Amino acid sequence: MPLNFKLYSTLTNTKEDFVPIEAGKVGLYVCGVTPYDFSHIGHGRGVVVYDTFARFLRETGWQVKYVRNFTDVDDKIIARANERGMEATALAQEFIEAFTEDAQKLNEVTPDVEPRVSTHMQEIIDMIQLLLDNGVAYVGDSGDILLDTTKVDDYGKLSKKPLNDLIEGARVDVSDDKKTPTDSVLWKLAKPEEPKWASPWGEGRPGWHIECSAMSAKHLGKTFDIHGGGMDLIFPHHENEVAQSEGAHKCKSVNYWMHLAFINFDGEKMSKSLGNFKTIRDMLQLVSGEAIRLYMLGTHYRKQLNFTVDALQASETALEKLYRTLKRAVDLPQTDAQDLEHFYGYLADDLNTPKAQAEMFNTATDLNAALDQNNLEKAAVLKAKLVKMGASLGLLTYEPVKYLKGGYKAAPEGAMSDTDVEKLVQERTTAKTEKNWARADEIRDLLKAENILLEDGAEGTSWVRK
RNA sequence: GGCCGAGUGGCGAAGUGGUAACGCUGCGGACUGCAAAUCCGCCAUGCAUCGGUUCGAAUCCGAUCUCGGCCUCCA
Repeated sequence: MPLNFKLYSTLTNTKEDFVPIEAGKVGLYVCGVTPYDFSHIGHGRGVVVYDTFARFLRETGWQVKYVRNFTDVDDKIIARANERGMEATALAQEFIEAFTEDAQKLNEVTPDVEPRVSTHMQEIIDMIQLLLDNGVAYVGDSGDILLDTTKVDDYGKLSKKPLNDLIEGARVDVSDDKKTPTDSVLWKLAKPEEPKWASPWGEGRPGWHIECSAMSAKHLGKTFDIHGGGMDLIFPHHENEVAQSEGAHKCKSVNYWMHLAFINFDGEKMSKSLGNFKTIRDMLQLVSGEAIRLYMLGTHYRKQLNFTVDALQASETALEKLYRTLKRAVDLPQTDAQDLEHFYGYLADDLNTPKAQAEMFNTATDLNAALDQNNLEKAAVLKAKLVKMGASLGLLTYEPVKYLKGGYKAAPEGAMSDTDVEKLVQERTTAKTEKNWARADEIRDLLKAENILLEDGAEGTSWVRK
């Protein structure tokens, strides 16, 4: 029996008990990136949160199908490719690969399916045809196909925006094609030099929202369990997805909508359009991927996270504490993890990762205490628990000694080599044996200036790179 | 203007009726040649403000202030 859990749904704006469509199974669709640039840490938050969610579901007995798309056919991609004088498909491919690399550095378990618009044209065209057949779409004067938002039941139900308010408050330049300002383009006829695909309405490409309706239906069915994405997608992207999917299939499309809050920077939303974004790559120059992950899971996913480098580095320090503990525990015998009810219970409450983390840190403290008391039996059990909790959150997967020596982050410019460090440590050990404290301290200070900290233990001296 | 959401110690951040988790930082002690690490202990009589409900509120209700987001491409 899988563990029951609660999820806050944007559709009802309440925390709800999750009820699967099919017993024991969860279908999860998340809106991925439009690959025209390097991904920023806001995208990273999405990677980490939904990955953690999928891990949680699997560990608690659910059979999960996790689908995350790439919108690889898009105006911004075309524009950027033109700037660079290259094919749009090549540009998209380049940034899909970059995204995948970043996601791996963040310890993501790759989603089960990563569909792309470019390989789902037939599904998209079929869906547009259905919308036309159902009278929910129309052909505009220019020949583009548009969604008729006035023909959709309850348009605005997800974002809680009454259609009339939207029409009145419309700030968009109303194109001549649109019967109503809120209507959106389903199929856009190609201009010269633009990528294009054949369709019954002429060569062109899909509009922005239809691809997710088509791809989610193909991979998860007309009605599926959970749909995720950033808060900013609620309107218009997800609202239109609902309208299209339900307009085409005549049934409820998504049971639970799980939206992620933003990362802010200097108190303001970080986004590509504002130009104030930090890429995942930038952050990986400063700290390890797991530190970024720990940082992001330290704030609940529905709360805005105001990004600061100081806080990120505090997470790296906190992670070091966990790895120091594991390093001490490295020789303990393997046992099964137990006593995880509380931990999973926290995650089952709308993915409360901060609370789950607290449990992890408390366990580390207990483990250190058990080791101090030389209670190895207790320590082994605690270690198994700690490692298991870490794995659930996508953490503590590094090799502790290597991690503490800085092996999982970018080496700073002109850093002292491991070999040179070892040499000095050797020399200091000799000095210590001779009780030459002055020389020993001198070496320690010298290494400290290189951000290397020495730790004298019963079994000799070990070192850590800060 | 409409609709979301937030304001908790030096910093980050949980907690939604029973007396403030956790992390970083700081302080004291143990340990150490001295350190570091680790452990033990301490650090918000108070949770934006003002009222109210209640035996009891950070948590519920009302008002006010401040901030962020969506309403246009955005995770």
